[in-house]
Order: sequence, then structure tokens, then C-alpha cells
Amino acid sequence: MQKRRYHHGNLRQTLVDTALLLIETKGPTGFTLSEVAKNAGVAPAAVYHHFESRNDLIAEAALQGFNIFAERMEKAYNGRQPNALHAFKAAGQSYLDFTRAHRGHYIAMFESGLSLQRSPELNHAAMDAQNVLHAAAVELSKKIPLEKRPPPQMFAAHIWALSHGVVELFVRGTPGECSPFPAEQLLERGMGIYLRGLGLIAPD
Amino acid sequence: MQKRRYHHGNLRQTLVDTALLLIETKGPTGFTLSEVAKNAGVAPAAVYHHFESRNDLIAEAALQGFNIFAERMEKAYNGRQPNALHAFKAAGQSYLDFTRAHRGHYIAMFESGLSLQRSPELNHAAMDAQNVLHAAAVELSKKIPLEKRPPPQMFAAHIWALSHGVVELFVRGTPGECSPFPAEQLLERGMGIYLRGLGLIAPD
DNA sequence: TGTACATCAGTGAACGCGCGTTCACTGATGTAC
DNA sequence: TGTACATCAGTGAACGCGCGTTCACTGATGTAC
Repeated sequence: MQKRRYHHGNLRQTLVDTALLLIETKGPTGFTLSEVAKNAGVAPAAVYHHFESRNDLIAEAALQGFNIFAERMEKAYNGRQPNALHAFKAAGQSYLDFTRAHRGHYIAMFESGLSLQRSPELNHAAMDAQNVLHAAAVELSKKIPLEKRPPPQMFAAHIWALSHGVVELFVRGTPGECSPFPAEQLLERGMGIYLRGLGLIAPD
Repeated sequence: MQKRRYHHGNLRQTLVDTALLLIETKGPTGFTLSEVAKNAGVAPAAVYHHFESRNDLIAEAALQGFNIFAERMEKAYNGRQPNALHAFKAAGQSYLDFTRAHRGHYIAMFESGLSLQRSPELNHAAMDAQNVLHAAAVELSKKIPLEKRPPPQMFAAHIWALSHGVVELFVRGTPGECSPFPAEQLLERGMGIYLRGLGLIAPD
């Protein structure tokens, strides 16, 4: 690491990364602007050259999170061609992977209490992520007989809710609960049972 | 309302109720001890005659929440005899009802970040609530052929996760998302599909 | 029934702290001529 | 190539604020005799 100069060069992203680290260890309310600045080796006031406020910094972290998230889902979905069913399940599992690999982002996105309406960019990024799952659901629902086909948005919502619930209850310590089963297995089998209920997997 | 006397008479519970109201409007981090005291018409220091700290007050709110929650689940489950399937679904739905009717409690329980291990009573109350669902799952799983029967704890976890996910994503404003469907319907149909996948509902 | 007194549940003023934010500033950089 | 200068990205000290908590206190209550 070369000697610090007066001009940092990449302070904005450094601040985001530092904030993410702090969020991971202290939660969205535990981290402070001053501490972010200190850990980045910079005066608190310097932050204001790059962000309007503390919340603006969190929002940027969340924004980057949604982008990474959408990208991962997309990749997971496209990678496992040609079987649409496998691809769909892979997209669900990537939800879990993401929360593990990007805890800070996840917290900023879903547990920091910031509104997705706070900026058009943020809202757009969130929608993008959601749309990957929607598109996958639309694709998959073509294989369900028309008369027993639920709206694709609905079963995308089911899978999302199941994934999110598994994460909140059994991955993150939120209620201090430890799972009786590994989260991956829990989600995998949950999705399996659900998809069988839709008639997408043979009853055995 | 009669004139306030020097001794309140029921301050402890009043403080809890006041805190719940504040939590509902401001979230678990937005409410302050001083404000609770003020809204209860009492000096901040008075709180310390009833609670050790701010967190202790939140924990009491959460404790009461788990008790109410367990009671409701129990009632929903027992009420709809004799059909075990209906009873199970009712228990799931009561999760949703509870979060609507007791938003403050719900937030204190699941979104305040306090550990369930902080006191044996709290932990016990949380377990009680969970056990209602477990017992229901055990009962219901008897109707599944042995070889395709998942551990009852697992499918209790699935239902819990699904309910929790629906609440977090589509009832509470957490990600600022508004649901494309009413939450009740979403959960109802989600559980339906899942239970069909288990072979507990005829494929129609 | 009346009095003395221990106990309890409040008061109100104050504290130390650390937060987010502002301010006038200064050092470094890039560009026009 | 050298100089003047506008612009940018930092500094560091200070601010006002409101928080959780503590303290010595006082008024009300209940009980023993």
C-alpha cells in the first residue's frame, strides 16, 4: 500500500466499502459516519464531498447491492440452461448465496429501513433484480396447464418470500434462532415441494 | 380520565404500551426512552424503577408479544377442528393476522435486533410460539406416506419462512415494495401449493 | 383510631457522550497562456 | 517549459442536540403498635 497522499483518488468507493464492513459487524444503526471516516483514514467532513448525508451513503451501498444481486440472479438463471426448472431453482438459491457473500449489502438493502422510493435509481435497481425472478417465473409457468396456472408474478412472489423468510429466520441471527437444518437444504427442499405442488415436478 | 396522582399505580404496563405505540410509528430505533416517559406523563428517571435499561423495556414488549402470538396460534389451531389440514393453514394465517393486529409487538420481536437469548423467559416464550407450529406439523405429517415424509420440523420451518417472508416483503414497508396481491391471498395460495406438493391436498 | 416510620414510586436537574453536520481553511492538481 | 490561477478534495475544530443514565431528593402509602 503506497503512502497516502492528500488527495485520496478513490475516496467515494472506499467510503462505501468501509461502510459495508461496519454494517456487517454493527448493523445498519450501529455504524456511524464518523467511524466510517476514521476507518477510511479521513476526516468526517470529507465524507460530505461525496455524499449528501449519512443516509445517502447507505443508499449508495444498497444501490450497489441491488445491482450485484440482479447480476448474480441473472447469471445463475442463464447459466444452467437448458432446463428451465433447474434454472429457476438456481435463481432461488442464488438469493441465499448472495446474502452470504454480501452480508453488508443485504443489510443495507433489506434491513436498514430506507425506502426504495428515495431515488429513482435505487427503485430501478430493485425492480431490475425483481424482474429477473419474474421473467423466470413467466418462462416456467408455460409448462403448467393453463387452468391450474397461478399468475407468474404470484409464484415468483412465493419463491421470493420463501427465500427471504429462510434467510431472515435461519441465516441471519435476527431472532437469535439457529436452524435445525442447513439453510441451503431447507430452501432447496422447500422449493422442491412447492414446485411439485405446481405440477412442475413429478409426484416422485 | 381521573386526575393523575403521585403514584401512577400501573406505570410498568403503561410504559410498555406507550413504547409499543412509539415503535409502531417510529420503528425500534426511532423510539427513545425519554419520549416514552414523556408520553406516559412521567419523568425519564421513573422508568428505571421498572426496567433496568432501554433494551430491557423492548425485551418486555417482545416477551409479551411472543406470549400473545403463541396464544393466537394455539387458538387458531385448536379452533378449527376436526380437519388437521384446515387447522394447520389457520395457524399459518394467524401469523399474518398477528403482524397486522400487533405491529408494535411484531417489530419488537423480529426487527429490533435483540437476541432471544437475552433472558430465559424470552427464549422460552419464543420457543412456545414455535412449538405450536411444530406440534401442528407433527400431527399433519402423519398423513404423509412415510417414505416421502420430510421431517415435520422442516415443513414447519417452510411454512414459517413463507409466512415471515410474505410479511416482511409485502406487508411491512421494509423494501418499500407494494404487493401485486393481497398478502392473505398470497399466503393462502402459497401454502395451498406447498401442501399439495406434500401430497396433503389432492392434485384437483 | 392515631401516630411513627419504613418502604416504595415518583421528581427534576444534571452528567457525559457521541452523533451528524457546518465552517473557514489549505494543500494538491490540471489547464490556459 | 514555466507561471498564474481556478477548481477540487481534503483538514480540523467546533456546533448544537438529544440521548441514556445517575443522583439526591420528596411525596404517598401501608403497616406495627
